[in-house]
Amino acid sequence: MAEARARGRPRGFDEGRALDAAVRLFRAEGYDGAPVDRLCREMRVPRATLYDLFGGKEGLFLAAVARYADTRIAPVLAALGPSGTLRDDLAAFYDAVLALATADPEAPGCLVSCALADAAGSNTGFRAELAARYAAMEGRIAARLMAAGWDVQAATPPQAAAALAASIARGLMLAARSGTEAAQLRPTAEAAVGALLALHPEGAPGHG
Amino acid sequence: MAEARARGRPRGFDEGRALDAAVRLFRAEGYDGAPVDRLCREMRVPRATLYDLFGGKEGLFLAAVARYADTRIAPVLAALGPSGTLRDDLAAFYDAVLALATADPEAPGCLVSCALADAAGSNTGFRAELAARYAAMEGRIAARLMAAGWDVQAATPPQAAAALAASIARGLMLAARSGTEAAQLRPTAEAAVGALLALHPEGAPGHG
DNA sequence: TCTATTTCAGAACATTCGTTCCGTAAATTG
DNA sequence: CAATTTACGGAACGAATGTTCTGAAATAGA
Repeated sequence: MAEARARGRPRGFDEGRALDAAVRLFRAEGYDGAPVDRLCREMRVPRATLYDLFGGKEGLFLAAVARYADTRIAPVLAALGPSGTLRDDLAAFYDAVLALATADPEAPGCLVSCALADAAGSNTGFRAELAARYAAMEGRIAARLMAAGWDVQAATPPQAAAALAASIARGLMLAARSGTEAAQLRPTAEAAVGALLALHPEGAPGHG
Repeated sequence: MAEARARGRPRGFDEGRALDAAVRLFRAEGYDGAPVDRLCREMRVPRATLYDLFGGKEGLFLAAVARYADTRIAPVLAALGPSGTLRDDLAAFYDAVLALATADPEAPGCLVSCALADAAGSNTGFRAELAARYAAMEGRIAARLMAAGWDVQAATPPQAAAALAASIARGLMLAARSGTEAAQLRPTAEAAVGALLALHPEGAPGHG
């Protein structure tokens, strides 16, 4: 099943690793703060090829966001399971959030909730992308809550609880951005789990 | 007690209103996205005067953040009271958060949690500023919780609950940034109040 | 080997950026 | 009125920006 060799000159870089480098730079410097020149150098992608592949800086940024979602956010959502009790899965979720937020000590925080959120101010396309990413995360959390028997007609419906859970995750990302260590954030994450479970109509924790 | 008139030519602008314009532009476009030229024009401040007053773009940005904190964030914190039950004050607090987040429909969100958080990636001074602003808010919330009799030695100490409450506020700011209307955010804010109160060791709501 | 196709390396482009500087305008002090 | 002090308006600077272009390099098919 090996891909047939492309026709022209082969690329001297791996697209996935190149996008990883773009993610790193955009996350550290922001959209406006990351010059195309540096992006090309650290991605090891020639300018001409970059424009052929992504159309321009905006396209590259969106591609980097997609790469980030696929490789960094997806595992965080996967921690939701269901693979244990709701309490266990929520705790694992916030552990993964903290791990992601503090993964790069030089530039903590989240590409979506820092760089993309900032760039969304003036660029409507970026704002739509931000809304879509947020909606996806909230939908995934709501599904997990409903799998735990969270009644859609509860005083706090699963969608509202999911939006709250997602807001907390974003808030933690920002706290990490300010330099707060993961260890200092853990009590907040634990409080978050307890507070969310308290909204559960089934009352007692421990539901699959 | 009227101020003695200054010695030289009087300024043709009001510094407070000028900073308000800077806040507007920085919030909409971000730090890197707001050119000094446009800042001068919309602030109605000459370039030379701007550099005399603030030293440069970084100084102006920090001054804008301070102005924003004094005029926009302070009222939000003031809503915490204590002026009613803890539930009432927390509800008023999140109402004020939503009002601030959606104040400018063209560029929703928070100057601190969007522009400053993004710029904090590469600028250590900005990161320290971000940390200080966050710490101030959390301290203020923790004080309110302790005024409600929240035991420092509780399972969830007031500092952790305050950090959680602040994280939720930041998450709501980001949700607004993505274009979500205040009306759609209100259920999340209500859920936040309920979830936080559930952590209160005194158990029953309604404490002053 | 010759052609077609794709990628590469770097120069070149017009803008835009943050900052500095200079001469002029408008006020207070003596 | 002179002298001083502060603010204004705009030109000017070098550096950096996103993008485009040109020709050479490297591969596959004929």
